Amino acid sequence: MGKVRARQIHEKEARRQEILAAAARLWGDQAFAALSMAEIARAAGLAKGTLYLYFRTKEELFLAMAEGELLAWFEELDEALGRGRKELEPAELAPLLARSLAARPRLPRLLAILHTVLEQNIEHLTALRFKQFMATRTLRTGRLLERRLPRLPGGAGAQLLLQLHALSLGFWQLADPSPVVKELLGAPGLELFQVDFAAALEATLVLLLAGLKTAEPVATASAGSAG
Amino acid sequence: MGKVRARQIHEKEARRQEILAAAARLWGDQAFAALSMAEIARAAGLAKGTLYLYFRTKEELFLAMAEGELLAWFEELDEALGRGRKELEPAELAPLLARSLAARPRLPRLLAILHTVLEQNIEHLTALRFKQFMATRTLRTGRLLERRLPRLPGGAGAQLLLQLHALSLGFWQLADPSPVVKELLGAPGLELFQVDFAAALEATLVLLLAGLKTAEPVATASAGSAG
Amino acid sequence: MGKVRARQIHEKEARRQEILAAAARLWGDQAFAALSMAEIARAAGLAKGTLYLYFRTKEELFLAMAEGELLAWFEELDEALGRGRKELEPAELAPLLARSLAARPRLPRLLAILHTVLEQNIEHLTALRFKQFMATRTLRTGRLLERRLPRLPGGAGAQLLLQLHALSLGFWQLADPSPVVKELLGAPGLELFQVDFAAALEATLVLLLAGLKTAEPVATASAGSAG
Amino acid sequence: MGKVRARQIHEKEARRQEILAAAARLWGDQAFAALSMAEIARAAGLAKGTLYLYFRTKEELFLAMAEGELLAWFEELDEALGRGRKELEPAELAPLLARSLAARPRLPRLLAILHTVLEQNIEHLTALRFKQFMATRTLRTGRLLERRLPRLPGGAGAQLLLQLHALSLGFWQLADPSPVVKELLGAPGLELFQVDFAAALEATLVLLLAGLKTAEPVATASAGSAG
DNA sequence: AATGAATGAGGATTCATTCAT
DNA sequence: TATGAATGAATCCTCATTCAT
Repeated sequence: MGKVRARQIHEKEARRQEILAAAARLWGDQAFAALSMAEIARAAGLAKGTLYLYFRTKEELFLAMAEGELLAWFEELDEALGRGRKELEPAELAPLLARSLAARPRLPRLLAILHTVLEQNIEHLTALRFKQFMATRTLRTGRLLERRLPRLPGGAGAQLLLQLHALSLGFWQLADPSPVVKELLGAPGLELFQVDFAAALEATLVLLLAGLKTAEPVATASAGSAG
Repeated sequence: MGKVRARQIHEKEARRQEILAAAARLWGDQAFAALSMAEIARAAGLAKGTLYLYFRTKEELFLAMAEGELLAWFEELDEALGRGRKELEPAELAPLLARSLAARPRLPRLLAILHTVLEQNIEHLTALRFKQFMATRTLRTGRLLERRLPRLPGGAGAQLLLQLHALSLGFWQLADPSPVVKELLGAPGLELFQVDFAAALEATLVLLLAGLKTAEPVATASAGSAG
Repeated sequence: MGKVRARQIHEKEARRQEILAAAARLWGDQAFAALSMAEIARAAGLAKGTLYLYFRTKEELFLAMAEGELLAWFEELDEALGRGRKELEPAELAPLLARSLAARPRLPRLLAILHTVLEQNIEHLTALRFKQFMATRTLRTGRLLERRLPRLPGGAGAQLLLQLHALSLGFWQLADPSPVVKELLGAPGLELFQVDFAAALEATLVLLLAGLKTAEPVATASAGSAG
Repeated sequence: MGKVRARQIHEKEARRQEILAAAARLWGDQAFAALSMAEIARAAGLAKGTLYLYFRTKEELFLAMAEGELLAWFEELDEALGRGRKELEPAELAPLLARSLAARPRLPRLLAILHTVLEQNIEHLTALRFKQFMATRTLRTGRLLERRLPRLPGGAGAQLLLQLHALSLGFWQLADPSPVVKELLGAPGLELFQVDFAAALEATLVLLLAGLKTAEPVATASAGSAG
């Protein structure tokens, strides 16, 4: 009974991924608090205790999931940004960003609990590594953005990504309401809250990017120092 | 021992407000999950059971708190917007909005858990009323915005408020990290995450509003249908 | 379902005693670690959570049990010591002490885990109160002992009680072995370990008291400073 | 990685001793329950599973440790007792016994959990062997005691050792309180509980031995049958 | 209306022990 | 013999909510 033992380092990494995959499957339907470690273990075909060989706490497990999703997203984005050299118009870049996030519905949900929940019950070192990962990738992808948006001052690319981060978790909350609220949205007067994540994000990004194009150096600098 | 009975309807409303005030005081320091009904009752000088005479669940209590904060914010904003008639420049409106939110730190925190937590364990009717309140005020304040931003097409004012909603909860999470993370932020390479809420929000709004000014009717329309 | 609510202060005290009684019944058969709070709750006819209204932790519950047993023992002993005025001979006092303890088998077992377990997971204040209770009663009964053992120097009565404490928990361990060992005791060569608690304690006390009678003031003083 | 295999029988015995030594080192600071097999394995530079090649359970491991400590103590004592032939006075023997135990702080702590914990989760045969070891050595050292205390009737030497056993574990509990209690001991009224192990044990032994000297043959006999 | 005792579901985590390699 | 991944039992405690008074 039970899985075969993961002895090699790559077997262990594979098992870790199995656990994350099982958790990700369940995370589709249930909230963080509603999802128990027991359930994840069952879904992964492992014993409860085994999960704790791979993740120190429930929070670290989900933080790892967030890191995985973010990594995939950054890679996809980097690849897309690196594919060309000519300047990107707002109408080109906005859908690229919006759709890349909309295609990963787990990501905005994870981002939404990132600061409230995930960065709570974790080791100092785990937090540090995660943040460093975030900073590194944000800065890297930010530079790629600056290359494709030539009028952007230095650092504005990373700032734009932070803005995207804020917008995406905000819009996700609007676009993915709780079941009680979902029922309500048909009611007259509440059409306002029928938000389509990708469309709303894209529209806002178009404006933001348009605003960036018009921005005076000074205004832009203040954006950089601010966000 | 125990408070005097609230018999008149306005006495009951006053008691309700006392409870909300006590909860608001505590909400300053503690997370939703960490704040227990017992603690709120103690702070209000009431028994635990009494809270349930005024709020059906913990979530409804906090939803009412959110409604109160939102109401105050809307009123303040409406008042500010109604005070003049001439067109507002991005550099005028952005700080107005950002500072009005920054001055109410409880609000972004409540918004951050609005969809994840508060709209969870509540009655259908309670949800409906809250959403209608939100819709009404958002549309009303949206119209005021449109009056001061004449180039805005119909409906774009409310959309702008939704964007503001998304940005504010997103930036709040960035600006108010968990204690573990707060310690880390001094580490080299992590300066990126030292976010000042008001400044970041303002800078982003400036861009957004600048973008709105340049926006083609078509782009604006898509924003409307989207967000 | 469930017991009637204990509203009056004496009802609450009664319920507290019911819980302690239920725990004491189970404590007869099982070790501290083997005895779960759930089991005690069941035996008391209460919900698990209710136990925590009366005792902050499992350890505090058992500490309260120890205090109860000690109190009863001290009272009985004080009463017996106060009954007469003439000097007590070792052959009189030793059986009095030994039998009063042997009649309360729960007490030596509780003493045996007192320092190892019970004084572990408890509040500072709880610990302080318990220790003060112990000190007060030990000193008081010690003085009663000194009155009936006139040659005892001041303070030697309390010291004698500490020695009794040490002996009683030590002999109980010998006299009440684990099931595995109990089976063994019939084996040839192990008769040494068939210890009768009361008899062993009594015999040792006889010697101790006899020794006290012969003791030089100096030796006695050193006993006082020592124990 | 991992130690070289212990193939020879004396290599195996050496490894067993290494494990016990590692455990003993840790046992200095931590309670039985707080000390995990994983930690012992780490301290011994072995894998967790390897421990189970040498000891069937955690309890057996500690029982073996107890046996080792006891053996060393018996040997030391036997040597000391065998060094002379003249009668030992209480004032000579008491410090000898008290200091020999005080010099081995691990021993009283092990004795304190011997019956409660160690003789619990072990094989019948293991228990039998341990008890036989204890009986043999107790009787042997008992006879040596009788030789140096000529008035002692037959068997009274072993009884004295049992009394010493009881006293030493009892006083150890008093002298080595839990951290919570340790802080308290400075409080006024609690000086009574500031017990010095060696001094308290010695003082009590002096009395006991003095008592033995005065004891009538009859009283002594009852002590023998009793303890 | 107010109380607060009672409820009991609910879940993360630890760790001795096993066993396939 | 040595390993260490896997197991899974085992339990304390919290807290929103109810309800008898």
